[in-house]
Amino acid sequence: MKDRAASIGTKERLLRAGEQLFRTRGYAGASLKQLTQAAGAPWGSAYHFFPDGKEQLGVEVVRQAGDFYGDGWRESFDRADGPGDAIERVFRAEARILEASDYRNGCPVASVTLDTASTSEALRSACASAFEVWLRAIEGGLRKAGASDGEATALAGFVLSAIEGAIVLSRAAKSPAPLLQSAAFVREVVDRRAEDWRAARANPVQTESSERG
Amino acid sequence: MKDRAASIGTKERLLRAGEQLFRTRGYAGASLKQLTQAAGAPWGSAYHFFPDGKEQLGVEVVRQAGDFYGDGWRESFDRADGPGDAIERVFRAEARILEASDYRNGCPVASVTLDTASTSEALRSACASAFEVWLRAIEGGLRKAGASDGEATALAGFVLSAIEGAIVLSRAAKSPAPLLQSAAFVREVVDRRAEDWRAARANPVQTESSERG
DNA sequence: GTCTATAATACGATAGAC
DNA sequence: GTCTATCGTATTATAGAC
Repeated sequence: MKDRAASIGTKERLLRAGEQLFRTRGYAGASLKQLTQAAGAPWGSAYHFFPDGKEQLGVEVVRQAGDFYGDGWRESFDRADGPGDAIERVFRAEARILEASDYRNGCPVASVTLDTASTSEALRSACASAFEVWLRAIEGGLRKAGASDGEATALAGFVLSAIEGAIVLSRAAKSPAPLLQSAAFVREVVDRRAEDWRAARANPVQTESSERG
Repeated sequence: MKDRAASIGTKERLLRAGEQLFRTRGYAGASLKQLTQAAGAPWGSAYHFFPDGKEQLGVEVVRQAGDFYGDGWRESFDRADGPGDAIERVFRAEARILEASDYRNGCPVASVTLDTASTSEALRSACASAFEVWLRAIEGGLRKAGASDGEATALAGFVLSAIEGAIVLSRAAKSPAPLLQSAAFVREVVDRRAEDWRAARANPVQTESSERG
């Protein structure tokens, strides 16, 4: 992971504070005043760096979060021992993040989606793009493990859905259980297929060998 | 399903309008003014029926949604042809709800969770209870199909996580794909176990027969 | 007991001082 | 070019008319 805590410019601090506040209070529940205060920035700097106001800041926060956590997914696939392990590691990392923050730090993109998807096309579109970045990162990891394009796309949607929902349940319950429960079943699905992919690679002719019987 | 559209008292209309607005705009993004207008109720009635204000209304909206959709889960298990079918039907029903509302009507409990879990213990607790109602409904359906208590609990957490996350992704993408993709994989996991449960019932001695090999 | 009018405050956005 | 002071509006909440 890149060093995100480096002391950099005011705009970057505003974006970081925005991500943090959107995670904990949602987009609508986070005010620009809280945001500038959290960033240690004067009130006017919000409109200096984001002339179009809160919506523009939200769009950039979501885009940055998309890029950053997309890198996280890719790194997990690079480092892990197979796709099932890579995915389980992300679930477990998220469980640690939640526990360490007393279940405050959820997913900023999910929060912005639920608050704004029906009221701001710019923000909904930004959230869709951020999710797309993550989906493609997961897809890429699955394809490298041998998944076909279509299978990788569908599995990626399932994996991301499971972790996003588990984060919501874990936050409500203040417990890592939903994340850990989901991780096990998701891993089961992925590992099962990864085995089939290996078998198909070893036996390229017998394409039906992966059917359950 | 109970008839939810019956023309009843003002309090019930306020609760319904609250559920609808929380689904589309989140808790923080929905104002009491919008809410009373949507309910066709005068401004003062909000504080007449909910003296403690928006938070109290939110708690009651979440509790009612928990009860109502909990019944929905139970009915799906009662009517469907096995637990996998019951669960897939709920995913598909949710996909239809989203499409019919142009992807506005998400889950009110998830929305309230992400906006308030870190700022209002009363609302976080209400959301946790609503999710618990749904989890126990799913658990009950799975146990009736033969799942052990522990297995039913873990599977229910996985199932609810998957659908909640898929709703978020579907809303952002304005596409039913995440819900339909997740439905297939969740069903695969559940059907697989349901087969084992049937086998275990037919062969009560061979408890290890359910291991994959 | 319902509803209208209003208070007090917080919000997003702007304008102008330095 | 940064930051402070302020505007107009929207919010939650209350108080008082009917």
